[in-house]
Amino acid sequence: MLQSKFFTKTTKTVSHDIKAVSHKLLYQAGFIRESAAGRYYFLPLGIKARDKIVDVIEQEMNKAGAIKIITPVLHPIELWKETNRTNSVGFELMTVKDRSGSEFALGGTAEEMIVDLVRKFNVSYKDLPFNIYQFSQKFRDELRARGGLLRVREFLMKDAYSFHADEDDFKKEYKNMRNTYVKIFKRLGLETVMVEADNGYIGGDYCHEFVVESEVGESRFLISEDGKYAAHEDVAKFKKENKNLDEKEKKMQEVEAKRSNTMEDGVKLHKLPLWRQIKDVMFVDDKDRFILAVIRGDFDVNETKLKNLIKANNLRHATDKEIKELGSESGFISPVNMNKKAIVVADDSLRTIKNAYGGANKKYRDLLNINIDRDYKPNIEGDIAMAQDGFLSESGSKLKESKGIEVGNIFQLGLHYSEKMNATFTNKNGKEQFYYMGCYGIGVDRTMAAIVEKHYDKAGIIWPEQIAPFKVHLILIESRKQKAASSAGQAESRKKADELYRELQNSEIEVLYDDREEASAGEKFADADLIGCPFRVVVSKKTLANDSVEVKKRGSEKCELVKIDDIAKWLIG
RNA sequence: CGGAGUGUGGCCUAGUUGGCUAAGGCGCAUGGUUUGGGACCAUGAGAUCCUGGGUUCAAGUCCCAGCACUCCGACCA
Repeated sequence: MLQSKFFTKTTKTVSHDIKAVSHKLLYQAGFIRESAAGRYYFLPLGIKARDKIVDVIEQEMNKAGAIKIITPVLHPIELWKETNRTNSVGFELMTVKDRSGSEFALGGTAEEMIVDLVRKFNVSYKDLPFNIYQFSQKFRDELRARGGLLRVREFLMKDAYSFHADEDDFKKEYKNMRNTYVKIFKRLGLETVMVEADNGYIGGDYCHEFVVESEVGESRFLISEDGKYAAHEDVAKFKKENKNLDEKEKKMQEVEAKRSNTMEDGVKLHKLPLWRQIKDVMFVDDKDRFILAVIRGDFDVNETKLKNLIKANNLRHATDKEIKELGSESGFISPVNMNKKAIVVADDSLRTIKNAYGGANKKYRDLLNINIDRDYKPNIEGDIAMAQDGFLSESGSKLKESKGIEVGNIFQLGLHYSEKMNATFTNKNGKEQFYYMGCYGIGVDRTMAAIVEKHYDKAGIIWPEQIAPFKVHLILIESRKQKAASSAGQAESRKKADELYRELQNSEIEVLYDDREEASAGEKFADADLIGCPFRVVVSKKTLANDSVEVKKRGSEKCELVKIDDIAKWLIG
């Protein structure tokens, strides 16, 4: 490709608003340009790099036995109604109507479409299993786009869906996809951590995220020092050690408690440890039920765990007014005698302490020596605690909190969709049976951003060779004055560079040729560093004096002279 | 959706207590000097100062409303 033919340019200045390195560099080097918030143009270089990523993913998916298809972007809204996701989906569904009034959702994920496709065929157990995938533009009406390609409202996604007769067979594919993902990201120059995560609106029982550790990432996860456990903070489990179970249960008593609403003030007032206090948080779910979450004072409530435990789609904090109407008092809530007014959900950490203290459902009144079962009975009990840095994993290894970019995930869907959409195959006994399913996604645009976040220096991007838009950035340096001279010398430079450009192309080497007449040498070098192709090849009077070109690998300081006749071979080798 | 902020040629910015023809750099065009790290000189084009309303003799500047964007949070992958 000739650089003189690009209508796009690199830019020196970047707005202060652009914070993420990948955003800054992809913008500056002319890979992407924003249209509206979270919607990007991919420019000549950008689409080239993205296509490379797509190629790698496609190759590995094919090797893994998956089959590529494509679905329409507009999904009949009826399909989303079948699974009730018009209500439950986390991202706001964007819908459009055609002139006859038919309503469609702009696809944000495609489980319904794929299941609908599969059930159009009369599939028998003999056809199973299979895994179908696609690359398609996804639309998610995110509340807030950010960080360039890190979080967008429109993006290319590889999504795969597998169909199985039973769980055992599915598990094989889950493992297969997991290994495939490791290979894919490795080829893309990314080291990933696989963490347990919440299925969210996708449904199913479990899933794993592939995360690239990075400060700009939005996925918070915990990883144990022994490396055996990694989980998103939404689902991370940890060890809740027994505190004072050997204590005798004392008589509960109500005392005056002139204190503010904070936990710290409770500690100060009663001169008792934080872990002995009961933390009470009142929520309202999407069915307008009051949910009282109670937990040991040194832990925080994990709303995702809570939501999953009580099977709610949504939670919000109750207002002070609502708490009053329940006969309690914000800051002084207690699970004692609350069962009739709210669903009391207790974290199992409350089984690790005795003689706890906390509010008395009255202002400035506290209860001492509260004991579970004796003084209050939870309606639901389970793990609703948020893991934190420094806590111990269940096997006793220290947990470290980290942040990362979620580039892909794999989901167990089980019978979730096949049951809701009545999608069945005929089993060996000739009976209809629901599919056991999984799905597997990779955000291509975000992956591209993650690669840049991991591969850059002061001067610009350093693309891994697999996904560089071009392998070679060929640069011609010439003097106009000498070029004008009819004798040998600089005119020769352009001729030689043109020839070399053709030769490299004929050798199937992808080359970006900076043939611009007006750009200075410095400008060309700066652009080459910024764009970040793996090899920079310079043709100038100086190099031609030795019948050579100068080669420099991006990211290294060393330059090397290579005979111009040998350079094509050199680059292939 | 809550909080904060921003909106000025293609890009990055300046613009004072409201005051003359809206300033600079980058980029672009033309000519010239240059050519191994974003070089220099000259000339030139390019602005509904986000939109609408208001206050005022006078608004880029103050007020109101809207829109867009950014950041924090919430939400979400």
